[in-house]
Amino acid sequence: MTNNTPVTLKFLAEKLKMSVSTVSKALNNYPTINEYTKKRVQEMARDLHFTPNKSAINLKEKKSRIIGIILPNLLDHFFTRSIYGVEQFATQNGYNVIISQSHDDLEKEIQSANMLLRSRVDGLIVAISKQTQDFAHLDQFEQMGIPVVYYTRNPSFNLSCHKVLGNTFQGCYQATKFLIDRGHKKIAYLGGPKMINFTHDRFNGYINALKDNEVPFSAELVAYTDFDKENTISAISNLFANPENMPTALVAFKEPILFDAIKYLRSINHPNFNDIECIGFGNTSFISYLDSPPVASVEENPESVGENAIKLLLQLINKEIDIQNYQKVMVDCKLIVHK
Amino acid sequence: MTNNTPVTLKFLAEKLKMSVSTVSKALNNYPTINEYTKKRVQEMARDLHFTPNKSAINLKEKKSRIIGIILPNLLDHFFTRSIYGVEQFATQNGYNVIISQSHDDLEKEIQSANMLLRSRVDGLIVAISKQTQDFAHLDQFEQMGIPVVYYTRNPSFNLSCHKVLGNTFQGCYQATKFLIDRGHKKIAYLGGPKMINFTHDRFNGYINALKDNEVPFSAELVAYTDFDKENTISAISNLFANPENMPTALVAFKEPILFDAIKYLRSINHPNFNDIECIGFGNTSFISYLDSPPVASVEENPESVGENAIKLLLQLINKEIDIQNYQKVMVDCKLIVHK
DNA sequence: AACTACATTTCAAACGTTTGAAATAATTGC
DNA sequence: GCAATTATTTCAAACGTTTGAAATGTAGTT
Repeated sequence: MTNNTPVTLKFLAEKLKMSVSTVSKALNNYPTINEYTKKRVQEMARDLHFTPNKSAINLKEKKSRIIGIILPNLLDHFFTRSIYGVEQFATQNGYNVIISQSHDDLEKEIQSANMLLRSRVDGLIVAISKQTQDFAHLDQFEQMGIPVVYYTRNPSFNLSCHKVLGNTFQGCYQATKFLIDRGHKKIAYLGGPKMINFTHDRFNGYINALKDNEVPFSAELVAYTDFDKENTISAISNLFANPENMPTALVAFKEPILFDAIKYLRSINHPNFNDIECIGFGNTSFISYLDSPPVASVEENPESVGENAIKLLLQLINKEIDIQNYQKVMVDCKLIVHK
Repeated sequence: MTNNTPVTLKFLAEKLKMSVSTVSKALNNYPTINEYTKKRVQEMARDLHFTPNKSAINLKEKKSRIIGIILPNLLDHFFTRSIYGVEQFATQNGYNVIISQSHDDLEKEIQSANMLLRSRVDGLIVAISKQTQDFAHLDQFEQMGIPVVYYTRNPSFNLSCHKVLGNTFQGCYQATKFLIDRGHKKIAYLGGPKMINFTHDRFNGYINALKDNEVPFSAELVAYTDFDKENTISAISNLFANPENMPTALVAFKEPILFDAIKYLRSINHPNFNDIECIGFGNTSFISYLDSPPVASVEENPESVGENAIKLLLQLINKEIDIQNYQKVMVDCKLIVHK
């Protein structure tokens, strides 16, 4: 029972023996249209399953009511959870969302950007790929008057863009403070790749918490990893190498590397293993299945990051904020204590 | 430096003092257009950052080159991995993908469907929500000649639709056979919600493996859970209640419930705990962090499921397969042995 | 009967693109 | 030098919608 003549306004108009404009206005509930006419049109539209053609509307209205999102991937729960926040608020405001993954590949990111540009999205939310150094493909949007909000991963050096970020300094400060309050004096810090802009902020949070609480800092207790498992293991074994300066606690950049670290310490039967208390960024649901779970997690509130990004973007789209008046929004982290 | 006159074909035509059609044809590399003219047009288009308006093209061409995907959520790695398969093959063939989450809510699923219909997607891939009983919102697509492929979650009773499914029977058969080959005689089966159409297939895989290998079946060794943690615990404690009929192995419907089961058995210090070998569907990356990991996982190959879905959909779109000639594609699972 | 006032409907252009047909320009053959 | 051919460009309609302006219809007033 496939229908071949598409049900358009024109088609409805012919059926009802009235003009296309009357049909259009009736469906859009114009006050100048007679109530009885409206009823007839709306019934016919319903019965014939009239579905307005979004392309035609976009063309006419010069807007798409679509928000584009570009992010590295959908396997990281941070991103999928952030999408939830975006979607929620976007649909409430009559916008739809197109998600595009860059897979941390610049070429793919450029393709995604061009696709979204051709689709004339009304705004863009983007977490850049690890490779992104040049921003021409993203700058195009602002040049066409389409606002862009960078979230989480952003061009840190560039002040001339809108940003929504997790307050990773505050998160790391809080985590460190928590461990200090539990009596730890030797708190190790396992950082992420130095290229990622968060790495410094988190380290500063750590340092500042130590300082504010008069816990001496030791460079020996700081190491970095690039997320690679072997790299993590060598970093962690350095941290726990000196018996004179043995950490009793650990703050890690992200939970997966923390899990690698815990696993390693356990595998070598580290003598102090059972006394070490750990915290990582993430708050993965799998924590409940671990036998030696972290003592707490820094919850980055991805939904809230997403929500703040879309809220800012909608304000920019609606010109409640000038597109050149660059905003920076920080979303606080929350410490989740597991035991 | 925001540009206010949009760069359209008309704008380029005026700049170049030629007609809109020449510009259009030059950009689309028509053979009737003079080479030098093409060069001039293409250069101008590049310099002025001309970006064709997809809405206008869609309207003219009566197709969008967009594939819609509706799925329950993006937090389940099965779905995000399947998207990867879809996206990969779709972009290779010049299609873009719009993803929409139903959050297992019928109302949201209907909204998503209508949105995608208005966007005139060229095809739809859908994993239905748990609530979906009525399919009017999805049947609309076929009525408009837009092909729909159901994947994974599908209307099991309905033969008149295209389906791509994991071969869950084969997966469960293989898992059970593996345990039998390792010498187990008492293999428990922890099934998922009975409403989900896979539940039966998996159970049949289990039963048939037992039968084919002459291992006696015992109804006491079968229990079901609806994914709820308490429900899982009560199921698992039933399975491991009778000392006369104590399982030495367990096949579970999905890894999260398997993890709940393992955790419970460990927490009660079950005497046989260290001898129990388990297998679940999923192959989560977190397995490597567990202290008592499953002996193997049934990998459902989500990427391949996604790839098969998009391949079928493109064949339907290109009318290589008649839309009424309903297809059913099964994707085999693969047993991943962990130790 | 003529005029005003209002309610309702229709006209017509526009959005940015594509494309077959028609028009024009350039080249060739004689 | 002119018709015939071929190369190149332009015309014009179409896709499905929206919307201000214009047209039409209907009642009410004098």
